[in-house]
Amino acid sequence: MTVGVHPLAGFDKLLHYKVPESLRAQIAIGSLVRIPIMNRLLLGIVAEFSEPVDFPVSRLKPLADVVYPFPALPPDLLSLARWMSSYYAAKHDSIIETMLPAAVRNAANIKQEKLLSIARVIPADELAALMKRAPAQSKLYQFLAQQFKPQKKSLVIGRLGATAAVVAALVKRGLVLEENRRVERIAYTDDWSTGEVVASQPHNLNPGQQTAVDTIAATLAENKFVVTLLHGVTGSGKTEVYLRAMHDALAVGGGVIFLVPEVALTPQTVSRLRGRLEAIAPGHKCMVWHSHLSEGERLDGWLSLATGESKIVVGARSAIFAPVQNLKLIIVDEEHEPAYKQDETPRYHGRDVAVMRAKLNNALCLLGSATPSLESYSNAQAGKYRLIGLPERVDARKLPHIDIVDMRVEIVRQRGFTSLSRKLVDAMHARFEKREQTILFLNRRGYSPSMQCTKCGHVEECPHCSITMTYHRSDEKLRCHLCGQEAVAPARCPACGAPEIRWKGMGTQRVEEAVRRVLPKARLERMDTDTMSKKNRFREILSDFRAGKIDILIGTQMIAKGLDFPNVTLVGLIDADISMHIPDFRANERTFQLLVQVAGRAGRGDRAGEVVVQTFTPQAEAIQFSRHADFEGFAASELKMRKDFRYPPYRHLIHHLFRGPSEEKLKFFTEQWARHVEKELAGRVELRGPSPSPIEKIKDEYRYQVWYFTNGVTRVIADLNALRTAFAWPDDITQVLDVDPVNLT
DNA sequence: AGCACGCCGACT
DNA sequence: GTCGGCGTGCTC
Repeated sequence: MTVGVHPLAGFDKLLHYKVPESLRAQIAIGSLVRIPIMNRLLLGIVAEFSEPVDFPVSRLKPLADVVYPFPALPPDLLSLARWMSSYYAAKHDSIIETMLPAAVRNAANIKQEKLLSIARVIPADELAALMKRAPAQSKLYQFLAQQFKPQKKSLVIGRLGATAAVVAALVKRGLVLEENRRVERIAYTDDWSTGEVVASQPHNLNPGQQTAVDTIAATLAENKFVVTLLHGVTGSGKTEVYLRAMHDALAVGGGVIFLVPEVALTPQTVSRLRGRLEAIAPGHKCMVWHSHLSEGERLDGWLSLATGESKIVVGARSAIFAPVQNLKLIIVDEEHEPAYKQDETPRYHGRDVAVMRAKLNNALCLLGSATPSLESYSNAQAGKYRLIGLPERVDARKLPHIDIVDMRVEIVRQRGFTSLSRKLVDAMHARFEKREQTILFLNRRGYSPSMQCTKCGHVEECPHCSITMTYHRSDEKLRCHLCGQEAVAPARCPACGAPEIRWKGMGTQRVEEAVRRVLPKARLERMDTDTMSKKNRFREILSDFRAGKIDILIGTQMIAKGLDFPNVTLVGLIDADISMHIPDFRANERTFQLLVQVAGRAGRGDRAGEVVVQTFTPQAEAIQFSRHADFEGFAASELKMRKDFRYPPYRHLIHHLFRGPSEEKLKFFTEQWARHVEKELAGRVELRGPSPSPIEKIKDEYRYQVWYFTNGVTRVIADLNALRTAFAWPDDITQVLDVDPVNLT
């Protein structure tokens, strides 16, 4: 019998081995095995029972060992690995290494330690003779003779300055005994159970929850692959829905993976979940999985799942690779969270991998969010995912009132440029009189100066990359930071011809000045990287603000970080659309999450807060907010209506990034993607002309980026020359493409 | 990844 | 003449 094995050695090749008779009973597809490669032993995963095609069977080496008597990678994970390596263009063995926790691999490696003890007591004259002939051996022997119990070989050698040869000679003489012992480990006790004991009686479901629970139960009963997007507003009780779904899956003997963003994985969350789970599905031990576990904990958790002892795992991104058996349900909570993306190779998206793993298992993938990601929402709209809404809040809190102010109108009304709208100024006055507080939020993440027309809102974009051109004052030019395209900065708006084109992005100082003018008596404080140079300033300002010593707080991103100010009833978002013009859609997502958080907090007791959003692109803001905050007036259907999305946030970035200038990477990329591209994208790729600037001018980290956008018009942006060479594409491919990477049609 | 093989420069 | 640089290629 011969098997094909993927060595975990850093190279991507299937090697074949003979299976010794003694190991046949234990071996299966997915087994973790020890294999001889050159003159060392490495780990490998059995991929198939097969014979090599271009290698004589007679020269095959035998497998050294089977590490676990069960498959370390069950068939679904092996298929998933195959899919991931083609989808994410990563090496197969790097994927397998990601899937197998280091703890599991290490445990397999430290399997044994060698112990030394004396074999027999030798008479004094023999010892004297030995001393004369082999002093090193005699020294070692005498050392061992003094010990009460066997000593570690490594320790003995280290202590006496001996070598392995000395030990070998002694063993050969029959004076010393060498034995192997399995290294014992301390069993896994996780401290996640020590948290608070939580109410475990079943909650009463509201009608919305009940409907969701019923729908999901019915879906689970179908026993087929379905992705369901649970779109529940903040506080709508999604967790309870998850719990019922978990109960249903467990009840039929299924396994469950529950993914949460790393930050959400606190002892409180876990113990609360466990408490409820214990009540709802007694007798199931819930494993916790995240990056801060010790090796031992991880190994125990992994073993427990791999052997089928446990059926549930709660964890961060990498828990999607947990060896859960008979997987019936995968829950991805806060599916929009960027934390699901792995920022190192292999770069994968935990949510997408979850969808694929569900597909391979004919399982239900439940994506939950109050603010779904664009890609999931779009998939739901396209009918690929089922959509369940939870529109009611359990606690019936009021959503903030949101005003969107069109700054183009504002500028006309106020006869000139202004940073504060009438609406916002009035609202600030009102708060000040009531001794309530205001936060002015200036969105400057990823800020780079660009040009925007104050008449029509037009922003200059790169004709090749559809990314906002960056304004360089030094030579009065607009440049695309992706491909290097250059253009002279226009004096008039290229879209409407108006001369009122301006540099976007005003600083916090400017806003501060404006506020001082309209509210000279208010106490205000500015918080940004400039003023926060001193260490304690940050805390100082926040505590002053909380104590009511400050009326208006102006700041960037940093003020929105997990802070709760009960007396803040107004939030103003100045230049809310800055983030719309930066190329990274992740940054946009995050920004809008932040804005919604801020907005959600702007209230007091039962009174809804007020949020004023100032923008030059009101339609765009409205759609973003409708998606994120569910406020009236901008139904989700608007998203469907607008086919001509012009702004980066609507670009639905499906694919991942290739970073780094390595030629090897490019080579690999081209090889992997040649097949993929031919199959899926052939003839439907839009590439406009060769890269307009020499490749040297493009920042290294952008060189091999490949971006897929589906906003109705999708394109591949890459190192055009490389792609052209690799795929022999003609110079002027101009076609529309719609990528469906998970193949859910 | 490791590790060998191999083919060119500066030295006991 | 040898030691050693790291480019290339293989590992069943």
